[in-house]
Amino acid sequence: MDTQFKKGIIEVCVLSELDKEDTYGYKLVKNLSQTLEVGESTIYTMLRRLTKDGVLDLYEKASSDGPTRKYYTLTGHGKERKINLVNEWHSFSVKVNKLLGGSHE
Amino acid sequence: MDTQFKKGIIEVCVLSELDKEDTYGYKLVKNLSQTLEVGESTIYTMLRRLTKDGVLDLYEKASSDGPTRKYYTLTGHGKERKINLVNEWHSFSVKVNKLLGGSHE
DNA sequence: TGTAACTACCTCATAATATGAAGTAGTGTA
DNA sequence: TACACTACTTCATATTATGAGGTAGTTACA
Repeated sequence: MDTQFKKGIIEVCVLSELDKEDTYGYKLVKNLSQTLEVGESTIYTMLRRLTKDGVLDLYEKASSDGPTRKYYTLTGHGKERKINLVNEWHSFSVKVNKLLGGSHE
Repeated sequence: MDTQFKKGIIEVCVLSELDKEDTYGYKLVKNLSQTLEVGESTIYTMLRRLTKDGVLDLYEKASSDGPTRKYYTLTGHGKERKINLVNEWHSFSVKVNKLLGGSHE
């Protein structure tokens, strides 16, 4: 399991969203923040980090609703990483459930 | 969802183990480190923090296999916290799976 | 014209904390 | 004596989630 995984669950979700379609930070914030209770800055910070790490690429696109948007897209490396992280998430959650399941709830 | 939750999955597992029976750090390390890939220092640090926070109590007990062991037990506050965190874990993992499920894997 | 609301992104400072490395000690065994 | 295992600790570091606050473009409306 990736060392950063426990903190990286948000990352899996971001990558998974971007695997469905290219999108921009503000929309990711809207989509993910309610479900995962993540703040704006967390998402934007992550997008910049992932771009710097070669997981994401970005391009700008004007919007009629407001300022120009920065669209993010998965690089090859990013797609690979997304697949790996999703797999890790699955096995991780199974392990945790197994551990918790043994408890007398 | 608890703010620290994403980093706190290890904590749920520790609390869950201690809910089954009082035990000591070294044994928790042995039990959890393989499954969750956590280091010694992470567990020990966490046990001290949780004790300081009133989630755990501890008592010492001599061992014939080595140095005296520090046994940890859940306080009332700890049992409450354990129940809450387990519930949060369940709803959290459901949410994540729902998000990831929409992806074309 | 002004202003409020929404869209869209950014900077900065901070608090947590997971983790590795390395150390101290007790016990058993070859 | 030397090693291996048990058991816990200290310390320094890197990562990062998050909040607060700021900049700007667009639309609606009075």
